[in-house]
Amino acid sequence: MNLPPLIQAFVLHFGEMGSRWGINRTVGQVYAVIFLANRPVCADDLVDAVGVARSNVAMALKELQSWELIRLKHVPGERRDYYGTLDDIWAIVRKLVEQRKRREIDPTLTVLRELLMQSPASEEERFAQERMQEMHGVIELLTGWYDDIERLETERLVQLLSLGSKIVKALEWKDKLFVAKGGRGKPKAPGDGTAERP
Amino acid sequence: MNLPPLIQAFVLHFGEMGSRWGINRTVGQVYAVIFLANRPVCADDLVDAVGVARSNVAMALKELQSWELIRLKHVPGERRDYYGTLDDIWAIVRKLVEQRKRREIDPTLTVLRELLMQSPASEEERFAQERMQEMHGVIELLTGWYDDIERLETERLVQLLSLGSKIVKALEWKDKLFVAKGGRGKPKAPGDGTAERP
DNA sequence: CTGTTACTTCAGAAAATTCTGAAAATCCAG
DNA sequence: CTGGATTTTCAGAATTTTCTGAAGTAACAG
Repeated sequence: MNLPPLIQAFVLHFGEMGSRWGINRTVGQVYAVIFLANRPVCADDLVDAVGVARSNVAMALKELQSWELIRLKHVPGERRDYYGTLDDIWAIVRKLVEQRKRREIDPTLTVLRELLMQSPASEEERFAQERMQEMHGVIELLTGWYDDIERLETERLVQLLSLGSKIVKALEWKDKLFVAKGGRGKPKAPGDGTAERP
Repeated sequence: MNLPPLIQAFVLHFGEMGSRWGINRTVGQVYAVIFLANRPVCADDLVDAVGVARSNVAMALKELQSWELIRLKHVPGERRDYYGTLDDIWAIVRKLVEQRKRREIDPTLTVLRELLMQSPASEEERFAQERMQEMHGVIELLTGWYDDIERLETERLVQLLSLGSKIVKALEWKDKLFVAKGGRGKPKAPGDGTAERP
């Protein structure tokens, strides 16, 4: 590995975090190098920078492309493939959330829907299904919120995030009005996951 | 493994998802069994339910306790340790988010802060530090929002989530007022991660 | 064509993680 | 104390994941 100290420290950290983030060390390090680079980066640069086999770099690049976190960027007059991250940091955040939702949440939502269709064959199963219903309810609420928010322009999104819970003031002022109009979804419908456990 | 079909399907799914969620199969399955159970569950029940070695169940329970996702629940007149999940599904969601933030984000925030203290020794490092600054900015904004929101009562939280992007209407109405008062943070300050990449 | 450069694939090696069974420690009842 | 029930620990086995080097494929310049 052959990088300036500041960059190397960041790259090593991304490598260590990789396993917690559901990617492996090489993928983490490769992404870090591309993220910090002020120009597109090719496979040879990466072999040099992270010090692993070329084939391993190829795998990491494939993985990062499957996440849509890096993009091919052709450099004029170069035969090799160069890669860069998404341009804007918010585009990166959006993509990360989108992909993790797709990989970590959507499959469970599908399974829950299937299992909630079936009829319980015992009291044990009936109770279990109730719990699944609760889980389904919160996931629907959270992903529904995400689907809604994700469409906002970045400027609006940043505005919203900056407000934090101050937004609740608005809710308090407009409480009855909003509730009367009905928000997205039916938060008080039975079995929507908002009920307390007995 | 010895469970009713509906429950077994859910438990197997949790096992498969385990690796994507950063826990292992046994931990996933053990949690699923406890989550669906109608009553506190002991180690023997789990050995029976998921069909792995007792020591493996003990490890899984320790792991789940370190996540604070399960709790010891003493059953009167029983010597063995019984476990249950947090009572309310929203408490579970909150705990999950809290723990994943702690494990997946906080360490990076610490490293970023350290590296941003240092002086870049080259143009390459200067640019890299700019990127780290962008990353630091978005993480601060997102975690700041989380710290704020996380304190809301569940009822308010559900209300907020149900509204989704309808809340932006409120922003639009009150736009200048809120901005004048100043939201949490300084979304337009330079180097806060909201700038576009050149 | 032919030789060079670059990317991809893949079988097996290496490393990391998970799992087990046995032994040790703990806890309580009598 | 003593004995049984229960939990914890841990070394090594089993499994899974990651990584490498070599071979294969593709693209292109001359």
